[in-house]
Amino acid sequence: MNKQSFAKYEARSDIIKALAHPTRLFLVDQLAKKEHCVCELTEMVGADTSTVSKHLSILKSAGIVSDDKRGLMVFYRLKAPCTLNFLNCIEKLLQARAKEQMAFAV
Amino acid sequence: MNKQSFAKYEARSDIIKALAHPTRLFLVDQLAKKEHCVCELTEMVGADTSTVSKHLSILKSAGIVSDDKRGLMVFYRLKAPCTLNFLNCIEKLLQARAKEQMAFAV
DNA sequence: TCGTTAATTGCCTATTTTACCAAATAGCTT
DNA sequence: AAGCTATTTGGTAAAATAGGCAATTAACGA
Repeated sequence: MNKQSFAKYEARSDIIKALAHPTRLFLVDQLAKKEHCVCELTEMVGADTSTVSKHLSILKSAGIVSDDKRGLMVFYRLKAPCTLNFLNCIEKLLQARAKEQMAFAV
Repeated sequence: MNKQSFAKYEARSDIIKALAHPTRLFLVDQLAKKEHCVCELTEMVGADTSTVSKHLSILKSAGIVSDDKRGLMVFYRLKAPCTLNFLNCIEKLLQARAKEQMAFAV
């Protein structure tokens, strides 16, 4: 694999990495429903504010969410709805795997 | 977020993590075209056989590829084609980001 | 059976990721 | 301006990930 090719795959994997964390998937799920401020998300996640803020900034750098400061609060929203299709795909994989396990069990 | 919810997101993120590496994305791309043995993939990637073998085993555990031993060689193939839709989504994200950057530059 | 080849596994080291606390920043309100 | 609140940033320790070499396993052919 040459340098250029590798760079292409690296750019892709950087975005995928942004999704590769349970908390960040939870955040995407919540933001798919409606926008939320960091304070609300922090409450929902149940971790330190700084932790949640950093997760959001990772999603933002990847272009998956966008933010909007209104007064003291910062509101985040889902920017790339196609992310949800992807999560569907993952869900299918999980179901397929569950089915296989069932088959073994029988 | 409760334990059960977290477990759900963790199961998903485990699969996503399997894709979150440039070499593994390359492997998926190659296997999307046709099946390959580990030796061919090792040659294409240009890394140690053990490294490539480990990447493949990560993809396999995630249910993304499947393997098939024939003689001395082990052939891998793409098992979850919906992964490709996802990669399309990522590609769109990258293009959107590129566009934004262009807009800034103007 | 012995030697050879393809692939996997174990081990070790280097790098990356994560979470929290503490400190800094930004934007109210008085 | 001073105090208060929401968020981000910096620092640090712990955990997870990655890559290569060496050793092991599996399957073929002589």
